Amino acid sequence: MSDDLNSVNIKPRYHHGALRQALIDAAGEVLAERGVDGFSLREAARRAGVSPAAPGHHFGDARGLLTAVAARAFREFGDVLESASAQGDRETRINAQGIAYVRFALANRARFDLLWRKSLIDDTDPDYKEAGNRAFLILDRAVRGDKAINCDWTVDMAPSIAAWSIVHGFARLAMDGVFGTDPGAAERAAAGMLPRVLDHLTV
Amino acid sequence: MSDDLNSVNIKPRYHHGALRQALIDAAGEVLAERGVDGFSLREAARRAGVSPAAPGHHFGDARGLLTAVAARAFREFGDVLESASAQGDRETRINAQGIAYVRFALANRARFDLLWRKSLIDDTDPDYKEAGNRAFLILDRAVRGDKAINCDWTVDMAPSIAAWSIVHGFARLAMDGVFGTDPGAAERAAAGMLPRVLDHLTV
DNA sequence: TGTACATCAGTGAACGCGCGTTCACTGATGTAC
DNA sequence: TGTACATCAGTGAACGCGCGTTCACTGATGTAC
Repeated sequence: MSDDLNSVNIKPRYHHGALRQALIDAAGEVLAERGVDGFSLREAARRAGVSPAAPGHHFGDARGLLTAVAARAFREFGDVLESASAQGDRETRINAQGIAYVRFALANRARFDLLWRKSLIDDTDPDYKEAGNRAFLILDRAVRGDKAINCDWTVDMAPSIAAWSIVHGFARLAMDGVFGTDPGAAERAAAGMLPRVLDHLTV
Repeated sequence: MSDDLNSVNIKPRYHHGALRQALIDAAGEVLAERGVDGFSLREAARRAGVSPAAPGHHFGDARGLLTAVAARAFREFGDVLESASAQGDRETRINAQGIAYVRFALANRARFDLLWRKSLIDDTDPDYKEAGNRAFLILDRAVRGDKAINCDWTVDMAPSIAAWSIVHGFARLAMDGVFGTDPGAAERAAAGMLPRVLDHLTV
């Protein structure tokens, strides 16, 4: 009876309706469970309940799907950084943003990893580029205030690059199991050590 | 004639004699050319002039070979860090070591990448662990002097972790093309920006 | 010094795997008249 | 309002690929007597 209802409700339609987004979500799941190296286009299609050829219509090929996943992850990442630095004085905002940076990386390991795997994505994609630039601009603005305008990588940016490097490096080391490989070790290290580590950064 | 000489000199012997090391070298070449994601055991065997089954006798499986490659890379890395901080006062040594860290990463991208790809190697391998611990101990000693004894990840280590994070983060960002993807962009960014970035670290 | 034999270090063919992509196709949708 | 038809968004079988590993095997080495 509830079976009947369900089978009516979830009856597969030939046209999915929102397959593009469903595939991006499914790919995110696969990444979360299997890591970037374990990702497969077929598995993402399977989870979206669709044939292995279907993703091709929306993304061209596997790289296209992963690029879309990375672009979306960068947008979410930017949002997180932005709201972390919404209030407080400069130092407070920088620290809060650094902590948010590491937390996002640890809570979204595979997708965070994917952001930097340029061999797997199309890093000329406008969406991906725009989302990435925005995330860095948010970081740059927290550090340099209104001097932050675009990414021309001059020495003026040194304070921002320093802040970025230290949180990015800490995040990677934690993700990669340097502070322990048991579940939660990375999070504990971040909670216990990260604030002390950030004390050594002066921007 | 020189052909004859060569064919005598390089006549393949049934027993290679130093296949273990030859495979580690060949694997390093494959990594350098194709990146970690493009590595293949068969290709490494091909380059060592040996059948695809041969590596199994020395390393068990592909993971075993990659673990040996990583252990050796960590040893070389430790050597580089050690000799970079051989002389000068504390600040000089820390800076020199940081620069050496980034240079090694950029000059050995794929092998450096492999060091942290725990899904591809056996991170319980004693050789790998020992080489990795040694490298960090060298870094820790440059920062904390004789207080550096082992890796128990207490808050006392915060200065070393901060230094490690900032150079590791900068190296990764540069490797991953953040400062440009044209050949040499990463090296230029490191040369131009890294010293300024390290100015913002106080340990 | 010679010989028998165990052990070591390789061969190369074969297996099975899951993958990304292609292909001819079809069901559903939307639009022009 | 109804109908013809182009276009869109899927199917699912098939292809070819290179991979890591297994397998029975063999050539070379070294050791005991």
